[in-house]
Amino acid sequence: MNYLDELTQELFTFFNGFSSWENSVIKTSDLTVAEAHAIEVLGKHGQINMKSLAQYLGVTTGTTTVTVDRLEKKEYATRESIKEDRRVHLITLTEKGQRAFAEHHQYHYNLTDQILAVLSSEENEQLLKILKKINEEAF
Amino acid sequence: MNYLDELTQELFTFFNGFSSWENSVIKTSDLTVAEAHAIEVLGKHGQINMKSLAQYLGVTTGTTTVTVDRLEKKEYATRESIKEDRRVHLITLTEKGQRAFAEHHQYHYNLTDQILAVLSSEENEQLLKILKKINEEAF
DNA sequence: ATCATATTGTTTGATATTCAAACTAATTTT
DNA sequence: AAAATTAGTTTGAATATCAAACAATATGAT
Repeated sequence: MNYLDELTQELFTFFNGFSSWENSVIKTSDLTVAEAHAIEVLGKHGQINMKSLAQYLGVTTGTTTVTVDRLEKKEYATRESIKEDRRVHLITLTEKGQRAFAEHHQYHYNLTDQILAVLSSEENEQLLKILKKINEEAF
Repeated sequence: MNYLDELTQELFTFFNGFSSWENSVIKTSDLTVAEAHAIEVLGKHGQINMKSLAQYLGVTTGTTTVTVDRLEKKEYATRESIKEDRRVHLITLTEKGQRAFAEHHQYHYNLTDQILAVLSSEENEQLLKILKKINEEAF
């Protein structure tokens, strides 16, 4: 097996491991995958409108309408209109939504911890540096 | 921002970048995400039965039945029964299925290339070593 | 050998996800 | 003021998914 092969395999094994870890974390909560992703975006970016939310999630606004409907019903978020432009609805996390975000974030920390635990401190630094590079330049 | 924070953020940015890259690649094909994942597993592991396929995909056998139905209809895969155990159906990629797998695999190589391009050869080696460790021990 | 148990895979009924296209209401451009 | 654009919702359709019930087959215990 050559170098490119090997790295490709490890990259996708890593990605799949991450994926199934995420899904299993979400399954322990009251949220569906779509809802959890929306909460992540809202927690990170604060109040945003439907269109931005759709763009961050990589779906259509129609899809986002449905997702936010559910989040409102479950009391994780609310729509608020603004007087500047009456077409726009800002989505805001409720108290409950913010708690869910914080909790999910804690899971992320836990996974990072788990990863750090198997690496030397030198490797930790290398990993951070490499990820920064890739995130800035490769995608 | 502390170290743990920073690494967590980079890890999830990386994961999300990977995710949306994957989805956009799949969207250019004739396949849905579920179908593409099934083809990936079948291409990697060869002939397997429904239960193994479901386990690799992390879904129930009911879900897998539907996915394989669709793959058969689109002529990417076939079910074959074996005489040793008449309950078991082995799923096999057709010629067309193998071509789809090879094509998808090529995309993976391309992404790896893209990632390698922004790293020094020293960093490449560090990344491979680190990913191997994480994949073996952290998940 | 026979009966109970376990296993493989399918079906069913329900909910969730997603999109494209049509639509409404509001804003901006001409 | 009319036309064009924009934000968001609704609708109709296909896909995804699960849990539970089910059918067919295989295995184990007595």
